Amino acid sequence: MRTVPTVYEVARHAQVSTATVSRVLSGNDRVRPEYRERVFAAVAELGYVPSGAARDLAARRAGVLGLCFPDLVGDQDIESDAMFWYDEIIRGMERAARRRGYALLIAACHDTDDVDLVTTVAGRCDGLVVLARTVPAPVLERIAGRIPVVMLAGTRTPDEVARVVDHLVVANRAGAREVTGHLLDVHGYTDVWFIAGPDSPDSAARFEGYQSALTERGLPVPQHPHATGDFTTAGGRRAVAALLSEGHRPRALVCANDQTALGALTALAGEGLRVPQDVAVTGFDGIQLGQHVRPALTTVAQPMRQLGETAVSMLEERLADSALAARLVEMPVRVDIRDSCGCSAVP
Amino acid sequence: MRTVPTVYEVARHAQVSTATVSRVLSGNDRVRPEYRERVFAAVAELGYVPSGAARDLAARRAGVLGLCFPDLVGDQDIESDAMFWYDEIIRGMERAARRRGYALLIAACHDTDDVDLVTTVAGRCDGLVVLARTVPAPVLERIAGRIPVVMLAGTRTPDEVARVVDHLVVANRAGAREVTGHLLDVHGYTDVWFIAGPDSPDSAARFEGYQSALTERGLPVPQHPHATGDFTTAGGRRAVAALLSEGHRPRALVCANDQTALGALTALAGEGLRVPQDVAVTGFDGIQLGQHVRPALTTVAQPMRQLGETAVSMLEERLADSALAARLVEMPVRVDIRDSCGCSAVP
DNA sequence: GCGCATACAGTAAGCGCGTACACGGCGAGG
DNA sequence: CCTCGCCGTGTACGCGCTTACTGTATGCGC
Repeated sequence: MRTVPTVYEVARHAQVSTATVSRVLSGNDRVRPEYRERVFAAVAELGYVPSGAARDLAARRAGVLGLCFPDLVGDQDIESDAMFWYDEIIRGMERAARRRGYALLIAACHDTDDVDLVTTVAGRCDGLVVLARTVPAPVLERIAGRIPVVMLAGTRTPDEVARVVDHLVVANRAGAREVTGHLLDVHGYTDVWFIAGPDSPDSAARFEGYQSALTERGLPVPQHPHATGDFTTAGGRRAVAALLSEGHRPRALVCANDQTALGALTALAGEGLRVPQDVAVTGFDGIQLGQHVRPALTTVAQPMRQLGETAVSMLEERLADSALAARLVEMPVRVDIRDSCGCSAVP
Repeated sequence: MRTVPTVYEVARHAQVSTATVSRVLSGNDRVRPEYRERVFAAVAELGYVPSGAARDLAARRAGVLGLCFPDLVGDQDIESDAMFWYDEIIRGMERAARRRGYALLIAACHDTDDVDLVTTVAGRCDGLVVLARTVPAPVLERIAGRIPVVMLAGTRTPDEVARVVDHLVVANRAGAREVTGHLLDVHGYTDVWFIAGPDSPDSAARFEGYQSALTERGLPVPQHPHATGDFTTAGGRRAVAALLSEGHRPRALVCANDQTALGALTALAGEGLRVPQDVAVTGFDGIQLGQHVRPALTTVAQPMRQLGETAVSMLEERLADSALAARLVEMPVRVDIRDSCGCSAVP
């Protein structure tokens, strides 16, 4: 393979200066049309592709946005579980980024290790979105000193981080409160249990929403979730299966997320219990799959697309004004009533 | 925000040279432990995050792999369709890349425009994977002069491109042939129709596989697909609905991909036809959703994970030896028998 | 005691591009 | 006819890092 051409080759070939080449390629400058033609011809002939690295270094801008998400799957078979919540976030972000002319640099990172990867990502983009529980707080704080950072979901971060990182969350409490209220008011269930996710701010906030729904109606309020999963389908299945094997028969299950709810469906089916006739189930997130399982999952849908759009906007604003104070933005959710709560089970 | 620290600040702070800082951060060099400590301390104290751009430029290596995929959704609501085939490719690639210490730079690109975006991506990574029908051949050829390129799916490219770009495809023909054979032999259907995708090499190869299954059994072989969709659910629904409204009632539909098959299911349900009792349906790709719809979709599953792994391996090999001749690698597929072909419909 | 190999540390030269600044040519106004 | 200003072009510096090369101790064998 012959040597890769640079601006210098292009300039020589087109008999202009490198500055002119650069101007032509950046588009928006006044260059004599004749020169412009010559440059384009040289680019085509030499097969010139500008070096992103050199470009970024000189221009101090990459045209790339980063996204770190948790690797929930670990080393398991990726085909073993359904799509995750973050898959849809990735899509949403990619779209939002592309609309503004950015490419998206993505990497899954564990909270513990992978600091190199995070650095690889952070050093190469103009702004970074981090899903909750993926990057250790101190690392995040350091990165925020270099580029704008938006943290998506999860809010319980140390103060020093909260001061430099924007947060974007959804109305976890309100959503859980509303869907729980639906089960209580519309369906009249009294025995409504909560299946938590892992120890995370999101799961906790949803549990609080569930609690308030009970409180407001003067019902007994459990101080802890009735079972605990890990936000995966397998975890939800195990948690609910354990509950059932102990002989418990709640009338409805409010699950911390959709994956957990899907696992619950499996566990219930395993015990021969019908959903929603015997046990009602609700989820949280609004992943695609929830519409397609039977019974279709009643859930609290997050506005995936707007989440991506908003995250990118926040990065851009901070890019424009680095002195901006850290913000906490909460986006509304929408309760999607489908079948698993009992709504279409016509008596 | 104070000025972003560079190697120079770190070096001064740690009272060593920039070379030493660089050596410490790159890990694998002999540096007096005392100095090493001092460098780490300085990095931590200053909140140093190395510039990816400068690093790439100097090292001539980015630690980033690129992936361009088609934007099938266009400007529609992203939440309007199920997950695509390429969503799973993205996951697979991300995993494969991460395992080898690369981050993944992704961008959706139309075939026509977005050449800038493609360049943005290509200029910033060490290797590029391009899904079929996303980047114009001449552009691809040019990029291949700079970094290794693997094209995923689709094979009908001009010779000059095929000479410089590796291709990775799945056994479209064999898969379609096998699943068609299943419908013919196991179920005894004679009236098996083919619903194509858009004008693409993949759809064409699958149609050919379908044809050979018929040929081998001495059955009449249609010269053209019976209907044509566009690889989306909506397209599949329209195509099949049109067929049905004309009064056609094939016994089985072999669809060019899963999305099309899902659309077919909808169209059939709309006419009150039962799957598989009245009409059997098969797909191609093996997307997650196919397992969860009812009836579960019989399909030809692509090895998503190995596809990602193999693509990354091919890039690495070419990175190690740029003189390598262009290769065409075909990966096997697996027919996943589920319900939509009639297999679990116990009489 | 001398020469040489060894082990690190530092110096400085780029990597390929953007762009501030300098510079020259030309039309208009005085 | 001279001067001023504008427009388009080129020169050259620097972005922040890696690394080849050079320099300086130190240990070893003779």
